[in-house]
Amino acid sequence: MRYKAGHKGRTRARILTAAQRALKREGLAGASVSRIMGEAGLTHGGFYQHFPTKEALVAAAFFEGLKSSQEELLQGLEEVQGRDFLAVVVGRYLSRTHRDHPEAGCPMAALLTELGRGEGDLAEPLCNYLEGIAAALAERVTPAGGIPAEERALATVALMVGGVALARAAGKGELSDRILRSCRRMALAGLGEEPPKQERKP
Amino acid sequence: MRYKAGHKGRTRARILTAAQRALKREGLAGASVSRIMGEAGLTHGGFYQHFPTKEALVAAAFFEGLKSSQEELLQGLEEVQGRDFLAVVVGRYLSRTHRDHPEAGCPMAALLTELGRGEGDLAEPLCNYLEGIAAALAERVTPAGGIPAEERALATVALMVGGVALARAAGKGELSDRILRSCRRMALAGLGEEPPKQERKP
DNA sequence: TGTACATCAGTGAACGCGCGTTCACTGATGTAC
DNA sequence: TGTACATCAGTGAACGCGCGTTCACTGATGTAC
Repeated sequence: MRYKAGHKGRTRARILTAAQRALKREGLAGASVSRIMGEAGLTHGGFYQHFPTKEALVAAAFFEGLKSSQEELLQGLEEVQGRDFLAVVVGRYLSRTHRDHPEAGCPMAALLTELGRGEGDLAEPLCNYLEGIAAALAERVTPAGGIPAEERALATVALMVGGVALARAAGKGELSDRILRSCRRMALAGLGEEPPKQERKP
Repeated sequence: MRYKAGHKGRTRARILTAAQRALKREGLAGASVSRIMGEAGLTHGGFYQHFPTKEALVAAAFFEGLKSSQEELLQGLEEVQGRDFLAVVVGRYLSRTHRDHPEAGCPMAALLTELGRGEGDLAEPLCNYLEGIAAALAERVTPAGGIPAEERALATVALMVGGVALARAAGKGELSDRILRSCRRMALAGLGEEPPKQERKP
């Protein structure tokens, strides 16, 4: 081994980090290899020493992004359950901060409709991820409104993702704020008590 | 006037129709002027006699698509109110048919995250449209779960759009079906009675 | 410790391609006489 | 009715550009002696 151990691995990680931000900001097709490499402080030519194709980078960045977004979302909530748990999750996800910084947020909210086009093989691992997060939500939130906890969890994910994406499409004005607030309320409806007064940052 | 009256206008309409389908199928960036013109039975060169830029076509197609999607969604429901009304709307929108045919469906569900990137000036007219549809829903559905009707309507739109987009991203498998069903249930939760047993086609 | 060498992460010019857009043209049409 | 003409919707070659990808290279690094 000639270079310092881990040198190449750290460069790869730097590319992956830059890719996550660029892809969420500009879209799967919109973010070019050149620009991603530039943001990682490199030139485009070296890219192919780390990833075989752009598609491979997209897949890697997408799932790394899902994982870290979930960790951030659930951070510090290990002991919290029920309505309190959901209120914090929903408050973090459906926040102005999340809406205004797609490059730092959830890859689903940033890329949903591009994923639906089915380029790459992103559907199957996305399903695994969704099953996982739905189960995690379901076991911490009691059923309400006659809906089984699993179903409620799945619909809550759709509501959160759709809410943030719709709020972004509507700009940053008053309507956009109202979309976020309405979705927060609906996610908590049927769980008793009033919704929290303040947004929490994600 | 040399050609038959309306000839050019009808060609323009044909381009617009082809554009709506192609844009929803392949995305705002993914659908090229050449391919759209090809689907309209023309060659690419003639495009600029009908639209000044691709961006202008995108804007025109998007709003035409919003309008006709809304008409289709509400068709035949003039006399229906309350839970029955919402059950049909939600059953049409969150259906397998809609999920499996994005090119014929709602432009928001097909293009949401690309719209959020804010290319073109699509945000302001989208807001007008959203205010309109939210008001239309709100005046036909009574408040429930302690949420004002206007807020509930806005959240329901986010849930429907997010549900279809998420179901598409998840493929056409069992999970995808469950996402649609869960969102239908959540949209109707708190409105009394059981959800309808059958999907209705949009 | 000092020098010659082998390695290989990263560089940047070059490739073929499809994009949005332009423009000289063509040929079907309706009009004038 | 028949012919010559003007119009203009639509054609297709061409443009400059940025894309993903390839490849000969460079120069900083660690190793051998």
